[in-house]
Amino acid sequence: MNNIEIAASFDQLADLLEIDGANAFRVRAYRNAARTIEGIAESLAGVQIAQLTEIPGIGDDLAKKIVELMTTGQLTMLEELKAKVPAGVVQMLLLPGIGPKKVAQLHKELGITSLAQLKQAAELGGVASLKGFGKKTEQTILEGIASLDQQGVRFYLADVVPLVQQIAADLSKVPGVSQISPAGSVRRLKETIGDLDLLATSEDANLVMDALAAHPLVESVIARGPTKQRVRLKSLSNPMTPGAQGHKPEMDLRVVPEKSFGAALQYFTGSKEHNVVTRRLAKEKGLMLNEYGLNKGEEYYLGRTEEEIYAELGLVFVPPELRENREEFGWKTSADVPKLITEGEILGDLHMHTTESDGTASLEDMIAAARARGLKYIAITDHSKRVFMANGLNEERLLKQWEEIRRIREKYDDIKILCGVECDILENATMDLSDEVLAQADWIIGVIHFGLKQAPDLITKRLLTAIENPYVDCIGHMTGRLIGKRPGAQFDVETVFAAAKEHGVMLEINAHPARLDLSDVHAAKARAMGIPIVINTDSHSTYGFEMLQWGIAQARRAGLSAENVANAWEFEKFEKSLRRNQKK
DNA sequence: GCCGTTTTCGGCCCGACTGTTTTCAGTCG
Repeated sequence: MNNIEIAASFDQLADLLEIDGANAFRVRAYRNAARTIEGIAESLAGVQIAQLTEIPGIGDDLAKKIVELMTTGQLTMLEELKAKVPAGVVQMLLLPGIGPKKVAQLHKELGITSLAQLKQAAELGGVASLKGFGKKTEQTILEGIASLDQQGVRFYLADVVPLVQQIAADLSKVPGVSQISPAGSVRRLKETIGDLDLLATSEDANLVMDALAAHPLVESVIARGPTKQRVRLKSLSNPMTPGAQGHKPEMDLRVVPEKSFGAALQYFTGSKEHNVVTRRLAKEKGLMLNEYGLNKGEEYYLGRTEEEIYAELGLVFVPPELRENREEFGWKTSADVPKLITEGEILGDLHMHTTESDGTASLEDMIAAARARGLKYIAITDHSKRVFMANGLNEERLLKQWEEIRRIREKYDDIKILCGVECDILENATMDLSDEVLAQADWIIGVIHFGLKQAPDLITKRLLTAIENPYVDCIGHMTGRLIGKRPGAQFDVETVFAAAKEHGVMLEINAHPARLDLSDVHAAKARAMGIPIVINTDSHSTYGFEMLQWGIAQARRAGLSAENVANAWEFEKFEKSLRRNQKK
């Protein structure tokens, strides 16, 4: 059982306990532990109880439960609760506006054990008669069930950022609006986004809310109070997020007075886990932090900017991307804060395709686009032969392509062009191209496209084969975490990363929004181990370089700075750092 | 269930909005 599965078990346990009426803080302990375990890159398999309790939020009890899960693959307490609370009851938690208390009530008083039964009861009007329920709640339930297949969509960051930016730009022109900013997970640059947050300061909240309600991207208003409005946007016209076609993102707009902008921005940016700590720290200092400011007693004290709040709490300013209650509260001075990589620092792109395999632009066009983008070096990395559907190159075609690259690159003195290949690591743990050919390249990315479902020890073995091959410079497509139920290959991260470190092999963050291959947690681990990362666009067209921003977002969330990112280095330094050149 | 230069017990972040209510519980973020 891996860490993600442990976290899922604890989340499941928390759901069940909640419906069972357990102490809310006990439930929170399980949820906190789940978040913590998710964020740990090292496998907890085989870790002793004494070490587990060193993890914040894990005490004796949870440590024992982790060991039980690791050794037996299940948890007695979880099985007992599952027997007590039917799965259909837990599903009711997915209904908006229906929480554990109401679910428990429906289960106990009406004996409902499935969504189907609930639908039937609501249609017959049996739900409205319960105490605390009414006609409106019944309607909410029916609407919730009707749209349940629309629930749970998390959009790629790349799908929603343009929407938020457009709406923010338009609302900034509304009279009385002085400041406006995206908040929430969009501002933290999370790879997937549940719903959107927008914060504004204005003399007249009603004007801003009216403008949002009338915005062309907005379909309907879900709720509206004096300071807060929730709207449903129109569905995305052409989403990259799989399964998002027809789904409608929701957006919260919050309007606060100007003196509260920093406090509100801090609060609505989150994460929730980060905020719980900032509020606790405020309390320890005899202050109270809410979205209106840092208060002394009942009195507003400050809150115009985030900076003054962090300073007053005795904290260094934490970049939004790193507000996850991981390490940020341990930073003492600004020197402890990673100087996060920016798009402008990227000098090279080491993964792109041409019409020779499945790209849509020629070699010359890709070079022109890279130069226009200001890149100082690039690698042409078409597919190897095994990827036949992408017209992958065999040895003969590849050598011919490199010959052409060597001829063409003489023309340019403002950009270095490397002869590369995205070489598949086959199911039988051999490379798709012969060593003789690989030896002639300037840059090789080893990737797995086939047999992703092999057992973890086999995937590990394949990755090690590539890492131990003297000509492979980088491993790409590594810990793919595609949205939905399509996990990437499973392998022993500890072993593979250690081997990459030992052999001087780099790891790739693929900037394509649909396959941010190195998760932020794993990229952070690579950083801690001193393994260089490259952030590549995997461009298949001359427009592909625009995707770099999403790779940068991922890298920032992993706390990477230019020194961790090999393609942010000057070409000479980058070239010298390749292990194929270190031996010379 | 976790945690401790206030503590091994008694805390655990805080507020908006809704619907069902006559003062608030539940849900959500």
